[in-house]
Amino acid sequence: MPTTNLDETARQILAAASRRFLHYGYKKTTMSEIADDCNMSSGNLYRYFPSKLDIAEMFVRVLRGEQVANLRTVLDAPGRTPAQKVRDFFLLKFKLAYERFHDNAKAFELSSALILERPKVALEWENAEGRVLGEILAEGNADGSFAIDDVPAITKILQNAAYRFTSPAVFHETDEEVLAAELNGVIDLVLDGFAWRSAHRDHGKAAAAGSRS
Amino acid sequence: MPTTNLDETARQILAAASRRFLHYGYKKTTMSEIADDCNMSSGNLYRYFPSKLDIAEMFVRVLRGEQVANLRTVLDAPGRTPAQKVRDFFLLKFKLAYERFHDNAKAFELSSALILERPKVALEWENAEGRVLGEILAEGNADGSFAIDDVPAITKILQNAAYRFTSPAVFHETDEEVLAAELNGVIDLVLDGFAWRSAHRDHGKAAAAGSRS
DNA sequence: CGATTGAACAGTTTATATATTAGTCAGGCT
DNA sequence: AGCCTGACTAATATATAAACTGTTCAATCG
Repeated sequence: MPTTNLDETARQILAAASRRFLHYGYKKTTMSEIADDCNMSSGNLYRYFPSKLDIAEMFVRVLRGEQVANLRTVLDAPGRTPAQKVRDFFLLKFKLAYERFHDNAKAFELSSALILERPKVALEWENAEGRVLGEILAEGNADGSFAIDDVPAITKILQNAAYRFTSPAVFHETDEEVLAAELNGVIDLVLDGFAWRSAHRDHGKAAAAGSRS
Repeated sequence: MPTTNLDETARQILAAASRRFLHYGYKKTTMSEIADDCNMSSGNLYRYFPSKLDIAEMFVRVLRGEQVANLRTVLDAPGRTPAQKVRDFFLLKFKLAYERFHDNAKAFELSSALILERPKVALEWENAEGRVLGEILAEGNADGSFAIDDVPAITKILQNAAYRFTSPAVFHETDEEVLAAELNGVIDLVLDGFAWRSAHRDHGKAAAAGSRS
C-alpha cells in the first residue's frame, strides 16, 4: 500500500494523472491538465510532487505494489507444492505483464519513459518480486522438495531464465498461448534441475564449479 | 560461405557498404557513397542488389555465417563432454554478441534497422544457431549423458532460458563478467535438469504434463 | 544490343521557426 | 503566518520549409 504515505491531495493528483497517463499517454498529458482535473493551479502540483516524472514513478510504484500483492497470493494458495508455486509464480507474472503491455501502447510508453530516466525503479521492482519468489524457494527448502543453500542467487537465476517471458519488448511478436507453452517448457527443465539437486544434496558451489570449464 | 553465390562486383559492393555501415552507421551511408567507393554510378548498384536494405541483409547473412561457423567449433572441440559443450556454446554466443554490440552502436543500429523491416532474418539466425545446439544435444543423446526425445523442442527451451544473455538491448546496463557469471548459473541449473531427466528416462511429455497445474 | 549512366521523382530526413510545456517564484488570498 | 495562484522563463516539442536520398528509367556508351 504505497499510497498510504500520501496526502489526500497527493492521492487525488496521482489518480487524475494515472487516468490521463493510461488514456492519452505520458508525454501527451500536461501538468496543466492534471491541475485542472484537480481544480488547482499547475504550480500547486509541485507542492506535492517534485516533478512530472515523480508522479509517473509513484504511479508505477502503486502498480508494482498491486502486482507484488497479486503474486503473493501464489504463496498462500492451499494444496500447492513449492514446485507448483514456482510455476504459478512465473505463469502469473507472465500473464500480468502480457496483459498490461500487449495492445496497450500507453502503459508501455509510460514504463519505457520512466525506466529510461529512473532505471532504479525497474531494479526495485525485480527485487520486490524476487523476495516473493525467494519465499517460495524457502518453503521448498523447509519441506525438503528443494535443496537450495543460496536462495537469493537462485532467485536471480530463475529470473534470468524466465527473462524472455517478462520482457515486454518481445511480446508483440508472439502469441500468448505459444509463449506460455514455451515458458512451461523452461519451468519444466528448471524444476527437474531442482529435483536433481534435491536428490544430490552434496551439490553446492564446489560441485557446480567442478562441472564447469 | 554466403558470399560464394555472389558476383565479383556484388562482393565489391558488399565490402564497400559493410565498411561504411560499420564506420558511419546504416542510415548515414548513402547509395552514392557506396557507388563512388566502387567507381560506379548509384543506379548501377541496383543491378546487383534490389535495395539498400538488401545490402544490409546480405551483410548480416555473412556475419551470421561467420558466427555460426565460430559456434560450430564448439562441436569439434576434443575432450569436451556434451554438457560442457552446451556451456561452451552459450558462453561463446554471449561473448560474441556482447563484443559485437557493446560499445559498437553502429552494429546495433544496423541490426535493429534490419530486424525491424525483416524479422525473418532474426528467426533464420536463431534457427541456424539452434541447429548447432541441436547437434550438441544429439551427441549427448548418443553417448547417454542426455535423454532428450524432442531435440528441437529442448533446443528452443534452452534458447529461451538463455535469452537474457543473447538480447543486445540489455547489454549496456550490466558488466560482461557479471552477466557471464549469471549465465553460468542458468546453465548449471539447466544441466542439472538434464542430469535428472537422464537418470529418470521415463520422463517425456506425460511426466512433464503431470508435474504441471 | 547489353551494360551503364545520371537526371528526375517521390519519399524522407534535416534545418528553422513557431508554439507548448515543465518548472519557478513573487505576490495574493484565507 | 501558511497555502495557493498564475504570469514568466528556459527548455522541449510541433509545424513548416528546404535539402537530401533511395529508386527508376530514358538516354548514352562501348
